[in-house]
Amino acid sequence: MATTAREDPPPASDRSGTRERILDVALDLFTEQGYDKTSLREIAQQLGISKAALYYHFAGKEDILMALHVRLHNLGRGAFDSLAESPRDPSAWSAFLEDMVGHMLADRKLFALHERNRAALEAIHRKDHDAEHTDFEERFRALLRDPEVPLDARVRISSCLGAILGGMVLGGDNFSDVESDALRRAMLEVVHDILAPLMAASASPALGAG
Amino acid sequence: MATTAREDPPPASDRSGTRERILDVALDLFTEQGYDKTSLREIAQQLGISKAALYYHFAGKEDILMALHVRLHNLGRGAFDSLAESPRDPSAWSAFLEDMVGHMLADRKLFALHERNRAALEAIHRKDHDAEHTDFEERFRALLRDPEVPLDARVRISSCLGAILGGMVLGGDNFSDVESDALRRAMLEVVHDILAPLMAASASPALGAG
DNA sequence: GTCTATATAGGGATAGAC
DNA sequence: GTCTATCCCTATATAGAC
Repeated sequence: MATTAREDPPPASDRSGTRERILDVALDLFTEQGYDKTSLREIAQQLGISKAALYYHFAGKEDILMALHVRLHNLGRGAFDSLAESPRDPSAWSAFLEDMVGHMLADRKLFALHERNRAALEAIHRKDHDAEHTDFEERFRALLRDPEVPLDARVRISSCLGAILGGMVLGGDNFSDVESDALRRAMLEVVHDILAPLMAASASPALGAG
Repeated sequence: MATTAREDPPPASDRSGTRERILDVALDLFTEQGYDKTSLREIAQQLGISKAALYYHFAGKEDILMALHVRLHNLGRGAFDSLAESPRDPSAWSAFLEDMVGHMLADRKLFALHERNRAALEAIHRKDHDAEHTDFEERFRALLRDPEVPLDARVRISSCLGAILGGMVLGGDNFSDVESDALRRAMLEVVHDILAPLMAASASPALGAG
């Protein structure tokens, strides 16, 4: 029952894995207490290292949050690339969203972090100008706001995302008692039901025709 | 195009309406910048009053957030009371959730505040022991976790809430360009589609039977 | 009901030794 | 790669005048 799947191998400057351990602790604390109410002192303390040591691994507090955000990016990147090839094809969206369900259930804590700290995450997005990262975000949001896509489709896709991201997290972990596989099946059914009208409509006319 | 519907009349100690003006400004800033990144100085400045003046109207920063949270409570109280009478009746949930759609669209900023500052809100919930307020929260969460309700129903209801609360807010206001009435219709359709299987099932067996 | 001034704490961040 | 010690700043909150 590992907390998270790892994404990039330690970047040659960190053989001891301290960087990842920092991120794991930060994920716990940021998720439980909130990003702003968690101090670097607290993170360091829980790791048994000093505050200053954190600054060797990260440029600052925001950098830690950013690194966790990148974890989420990496989870979704594969599915997103497929989606980006045909962003107006409802079945592409369906595949993407079903993928998200899987990731969400496998990495609930990481998703909960994002759900509970949107304000903080948006703040670092405003500052961050890393080309790749910004580009990814912009492209995704462009898909959600595409004026060529009819309102109904936009609402259904957004609702789907809201259901996946938010539904599980409302007021703490409401489904911590539930077996993961049963939960997955139930979620997929809901996703399917939300998108069904889109799939039906797309039999002949494209998503863009509305 | 007023920002918010008012709920309780000025409580006799505030004829000038400053308290409400403070809340309006705080709502703006908390929503845009995040609760933690907004200082009392900032709020006071924007109102043209001093920081200390805020303390006349509110016990502290958390108290301001709490007051905004109460605004949300008051919006939903009526619908919740109806729901509480028959919490296992799918059509009661349907009515409740449709009501929420209306409130959400009429008071988007207030909902966005909650969506973007969950960590901060949960923190004050842990401290607050006001009888009425705590009771309300607990009862609502009890409904969402009721073990007598089959998993499918719980997931659908949670997804519905997630769709309503989260879907509109993902990455800023994605639907700011859309006419409110068309948006309402589209949202209601989605809500209906998510809950449809529950309504069908409840024709004969109760929601509790699974 | 609003002000000025101040107390106090805690946070992020840096310097430099080991 | 990790430590100790320290700087500096901003924030909440209070005291007491008007």
